[in-house]
Amino acid sequence: MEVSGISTIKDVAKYTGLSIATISKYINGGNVLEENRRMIQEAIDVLDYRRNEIARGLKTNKTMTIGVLLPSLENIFFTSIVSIIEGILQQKGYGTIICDFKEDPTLERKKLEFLLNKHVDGIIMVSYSKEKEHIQALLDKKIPIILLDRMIKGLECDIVLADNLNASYQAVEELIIRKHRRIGIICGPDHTYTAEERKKGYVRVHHDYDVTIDDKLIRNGDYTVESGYQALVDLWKMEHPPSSILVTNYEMTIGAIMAVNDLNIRIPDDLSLIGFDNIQMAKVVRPPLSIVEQPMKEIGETAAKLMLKRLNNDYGDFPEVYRLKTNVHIKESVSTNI
Amino acid sequence: MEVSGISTIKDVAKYTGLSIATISKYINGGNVLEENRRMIQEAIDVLDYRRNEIARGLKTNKTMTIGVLLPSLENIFFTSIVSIIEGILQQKGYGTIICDFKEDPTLERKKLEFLLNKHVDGIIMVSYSKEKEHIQALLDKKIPIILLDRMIKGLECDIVLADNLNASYQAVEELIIRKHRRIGIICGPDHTYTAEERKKGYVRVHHDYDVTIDDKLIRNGDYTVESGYQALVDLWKMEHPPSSILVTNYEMTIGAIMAVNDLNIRIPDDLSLIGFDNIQMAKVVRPPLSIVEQPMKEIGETAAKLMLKRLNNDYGDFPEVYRLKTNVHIKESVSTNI
DNA sequence: TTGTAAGCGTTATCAC
DNA sequence: GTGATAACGCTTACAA
Repeated sequence: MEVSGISTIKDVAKYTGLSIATISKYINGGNVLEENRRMIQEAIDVLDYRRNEIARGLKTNKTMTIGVLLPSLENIFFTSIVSIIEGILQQKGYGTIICDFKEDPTLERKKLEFLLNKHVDGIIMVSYSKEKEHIQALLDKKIPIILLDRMIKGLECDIVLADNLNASYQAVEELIIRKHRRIGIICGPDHTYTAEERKKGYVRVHHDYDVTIDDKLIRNGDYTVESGYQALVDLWKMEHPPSSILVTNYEMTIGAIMAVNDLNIRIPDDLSLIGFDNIQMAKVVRPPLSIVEQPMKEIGETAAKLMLKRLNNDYGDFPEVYRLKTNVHIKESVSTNI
Repeated sequence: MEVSGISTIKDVAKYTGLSIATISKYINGGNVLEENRRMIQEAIDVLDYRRNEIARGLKTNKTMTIGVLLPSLENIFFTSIVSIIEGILQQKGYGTIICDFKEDPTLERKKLEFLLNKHVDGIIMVSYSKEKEHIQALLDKKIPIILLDRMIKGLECDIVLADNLNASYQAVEELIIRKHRRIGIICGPDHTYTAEERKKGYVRVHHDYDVTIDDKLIRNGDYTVESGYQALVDLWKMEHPPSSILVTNYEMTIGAIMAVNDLNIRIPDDLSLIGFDNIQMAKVVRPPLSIVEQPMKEIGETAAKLMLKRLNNDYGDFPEVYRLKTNVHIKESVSTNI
């Protein structure tokens, strides 16, 4: 017997001669006579019946889907996190609906709206928006939201992110330990959470080691390849260029390396360099690049598990803030300053 | 008036004093008295009503979601494609449920099953499986499937992929034109569609230019970084090493570059090198790496539009096969052989 | 253990 | 133009 189309409980009921309720009970693990058990299972196999989660959701008021809203799907930092999240949620029966807002706050709003219309059971998101109202509105509606990667001031919300401040603190510390005293930093745009945190770390470690800061060594990029390139050129062309530079995201790191190549700067003889985020790339450039590595896997795991907890209606410790530790890998691109 | 929870048509009906049917009609663009129009819209705004797509799907037998099943979310080639697909589908109201099978054929089956249980309206997938039965089963059920990146022999299915054969043909052609006669190639695993196609291109262009092939110059990796590294080392340690090498995917390209660095091979003086897929990385290594670039954007666009067409029940020209052209970017990593 | 029937939020078909 | 009402596939009391 072959099937056309998709079969329902009704079909299984017809096939077995039992009632819909009995089939439903069997499916949900209830007690059914051994004989009926066999018949039902046979019917299910033959008809290739699969429970319609949609109809089920109508009853249970769940869609068994989680929305994941990201600035970009072309950024390995985010997609690695999604990969982990998807795997964990899937094991619990949740589908992951992905939305990429192309780093455009307007699109962010639109896609958030879209996810709501899809009635996702929860949302995990990286927000670029400075406002908090739209997110607060969701919290008020008791829709579980988990923020990733950046904080929004004054918003009481679960959040999972890297310890950005100590990430740059430790990276710069490695440079200071190696006798560097003029340390450049290529920051992200002002008023951006991660950028501000990373700058704070730079400042704090200077204070802790009692090293004077030359403000001219602090450059703002905008997290793009081009801005990283330009910032490195600017730093290099200074009257007193730095002996080492920390670049604070992946794209700008790429730009900085391109500039280093174009300017024929010898790493680490002329300049020590520490980049951000992409371990794989760090291995292929020469000499091997020192890198600040964010704990993508841990971020994803933590976020997924926290989401599961909230879905389970466990709001203990709300809001929870996980600030996960980064790793600094010092490679040959950093030398001791003479 | 503030809302708690989520409101339904019923709530809007109560608020306005009209019937559910009328509200539904308004929502779906039917004719309603101007006065009622206003009232209803007001109610919708106040109550923040949004149509429950789940309930709607129960009626229309659509979930307005598309499953995207991929080998990996840590591969920029795939995620760039997803980014495009998601954008296009979203504009038409479709959510994109993503599944990453971690390059594990068992997981592939499981997650495909998962997507079916979620009753997605269509599936776009990159399959690693050699069997075709499970996909054929879906086609029989009239669930739109679009295959990406690789063909499955003997399966009548819509498919969108890069012209892998001519990709390697053209890359090797560039080397032959530059007087290279011993050209190494680091292939993917045998019996893998893309790998076989890329090898065919290598062979064909040799024939077309009447260049003898030394089988020892053809190495099989398994598309991992490590295998790329090892294959390059092996090629280099040959009695008569090649004067140029084509590496046929991104991961192996990374491995090859690492080997080049470790062996202190001068590019392009000692060896000309062409890699695959990641344009951004090609810019940061030194000298700039020549690259075969696959048309990710076009692949995503084509797949999404074809899916939309099938969802629209337009099965004209089924099955359609799009074999999209790649680009070879020759940079300083390739020199003319002396 | 099994079956009946109500209800989840929509849409669609009828009367009115 | 509007409003009952049945139906979509499922879960879940409750009755048998």
